[in-house]
Order: sequence, then C-alpha cells, then structure tokens
Amino acid sequence: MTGLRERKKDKLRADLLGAALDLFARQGFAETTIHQIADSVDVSPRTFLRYFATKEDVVVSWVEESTAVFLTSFLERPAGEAPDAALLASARAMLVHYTAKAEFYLTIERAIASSSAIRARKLEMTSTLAEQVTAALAQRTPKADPLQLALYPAVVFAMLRTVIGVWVESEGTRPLLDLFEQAAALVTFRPVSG
Amino acid sequence: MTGLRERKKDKLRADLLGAALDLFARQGFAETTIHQIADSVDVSPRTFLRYFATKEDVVVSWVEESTAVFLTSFLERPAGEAPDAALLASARAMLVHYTAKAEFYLTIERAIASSSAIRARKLEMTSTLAEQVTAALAQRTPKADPLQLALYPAVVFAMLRTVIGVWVESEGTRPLLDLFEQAAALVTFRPVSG
DNA sequence: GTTCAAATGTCATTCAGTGACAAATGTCGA
DNA sequence: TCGACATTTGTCACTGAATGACATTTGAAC
Repeated sequence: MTGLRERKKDKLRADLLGAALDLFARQGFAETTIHQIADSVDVSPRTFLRYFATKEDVVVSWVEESTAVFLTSFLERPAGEAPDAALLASARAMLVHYTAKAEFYLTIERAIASSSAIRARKLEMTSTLAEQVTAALAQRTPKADPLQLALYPAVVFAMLRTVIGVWVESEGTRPLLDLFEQAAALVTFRPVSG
Repeated sequence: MTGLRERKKDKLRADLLGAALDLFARQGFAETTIHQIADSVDVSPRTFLRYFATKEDVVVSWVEESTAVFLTSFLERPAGEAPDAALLASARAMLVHYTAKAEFYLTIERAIASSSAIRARKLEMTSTLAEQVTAALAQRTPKADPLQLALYPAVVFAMLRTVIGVWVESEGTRPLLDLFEQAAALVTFRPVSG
C-alpha cells in the first residue's frame, strides 16, 4: 500500500505546499515564482507543475478539501429533508471541519485574501460546488424550477463566504459556528413549491 | 473636445472589443490569442494591451458598466430606507439596465459562461462591488455588526448571479425582472438590529 | 539482479504581460 | 502653412506561466 514511491510523492507534495505557502506569506503570491518554489525543495519547475496544475492550485487545493466535506455531507442527508435544512446542515459540517483545522485554514484564507488571482479562483471553485449541489438537489426534487434549485445553494454559499470573511478578519477569535447561526437567523427561506 | 485623436481612440477601442468578442464567440476565449485580436484590427498586440490590461478585461469591462449602475442607484437611495429594500431596489435597477441591452449582455454573459478564467474574474468583480456596497451600508448604520453589513449584499448578489444564470440558460426568454421577483419571494430578510 | 512502470529532468515552445525607446501622428500656436 | 509639442503606436527585448516530447533516473516486482 504505502511503498517508498508513494511516501516520497506525498512528502514532496507536502514540501512543495509548505514551501509555497511560506514564500507566499513572506513575499506575496504574485511576487513568488514557480522557480523559487521548486528551488527551495530542490526539484525542477516542471515537477512543481506536475503536482499543481497552476500556481493558484497550491492554495486552492485546500479549498477542495473543505468543499468535499460539504458535498459529502450533503449527499448523505436524508432524502425527505427540506432543501434548506439539508444545505444548512452541510454548511455547519463544513464549518466544523474548518474549526478543527482553524490555524491552517486561517493561513489559507489569508493567502486567498492577499491575491485577487487566488480570490477569483476560490470564488470559481465555490460556484462549481454550488452547481454540483444544485444538481444533487435537482435529483431530489426533479419537478422544481431551475431558479429555485439554484437559488438556495447560491444563498447558502454567500452566507458561508461572508461568515468566513468575518472570521478571518477577527483573526479567528469569533467562533465560526456562532457567526453562522447569526447569519442564518437573518435570512429566511420560504419552502420550495416543487 | 472631440478631436480626431480622441475619436480614433474610441473607435479603436470599440473595434478591438468587437473583434475580440467575435473571436471569443467563434473560437472560445482561451483559444483566441491577443495576437489574433490585434491582427484583425491591424494593430500590434502591444496596442491591444494598452487598451485592455488583460485579455479578460475585454469582457469584464462591460461588467463594470452594470456594477456601476447598481452602485450609483444604491448611493442614491434615501438614507432612511431599510437596507434590504435599498439593495433590492438597486438590483432591480441593474436588471432594468440589463434588459435594455439584452442582446448585448447575453453575448457578454455567454462569453463569461464559456471560460472559467472570465467567470472567475467576474465573480471577483462582483465581490468587489459587494464590498463597496457593504462599506456604503456601514456609513448608513455605523453601529451594526460587520457580519450583518456584509451578509445582505452578499445574499442579494447571489440572487442576482443566480437569476442572470437562469436568464442566460433560457436564452433571454424568461424576463429578468420576473425571475428576480420570484427569487426575492423565496428569500426573506429579517430586519437588521443595528 | 533484471525488467517494467512511474517519477523526474531537460529542452523547446507558446502565450500573456511589462518596460524602454524610437517612429509616427495629431494638436496648437506663430 | 509650418514647426514645436504631446500623444499614440510599433518594435524589441524580456520575464514568467504553462504545455508537450523525450530521455533519464529510480522504485517495484518477479
């Protein structure tokens, strides 16, 4: 299972990630070249690009982890549950995951906030996730209007984005889940007539 | 005022824009090079980059127009108006603008939908607009929690994005404002306690 | 240890974007 | 109308991201 080859690969990936985040934090994202990242781990730039399709992906790969948490949670929700309840539950699951790795995600989110290129990339990933969730929702209630199906996920992710933004600005002092409950209290969903 | 120089500049900008959108529509965004765009208007690639900072900006420059409509409208709303009412009113103003130039914005939005690079860029512009609106909101109700201030704009823009998405998919047949009213009926805002 | 597959390095290339400087082209006053 | 002046454009050179092809190294398995 875990031969030397795989272990090396995992380690190299982790090293590249660490070196990249370190350089990003010190010099900024745009000011760091792939060459520098590769150099500080003693590999060729080409190798870096084999592990991460683009420079942004270094940061964004971690967003994938959290979106996976959301999606997994959502697909496991009972079929009879109301869409908004299911979405909110999955959002909470994702924030629990964030909270468990708070220090780490703070670093990631700070890197994201520092560069418009990464911010754009993350927004795009979130919108992809929203599409997946919308598709899953469509399977649960096939008769519903596309607008209704797309709207709830979009709104929930807007809430998540906002909550995480405030969390990062508070340096992680305001508990994520509390913030989310406050946000959820301000927006009400009307039942979908499917 | 309008010397030959300025007129030439305006015309060239318009020509570059037209040529670019045309090529994007036919070949796709990523498959079109700056060189091609410049060639079809008989200018050097360097000149293209003097008119548009990046290739994405060709498309994105038009998003700026619509965001300006939103922001202008929002800043003109009466000070006493409830935040959610003001936001919804400005959203409607923006959609009226979209509807007035429906054919054109359909082209733009199709280009946006076709390329993840542009989609990312547009999302980023929307989030910048959301920040500006949040800042404006903060001036109206200075005592409010940052979370509350940021949440409403984020949700309204999520609604707008969703509505425009459905509109584009319907090839512009479903009226934008109708879609928006349907969306607004599904999500309710609780009053902000500032 | 030999054989096979995966990982890496090297090389070449395309394309976006930037800076510097020269050439061309309007603008405006004499 | 001519000539200084400013603006726009073209050319050249360069950096850096990203991709493809091919050779080389290095684990894996027998």
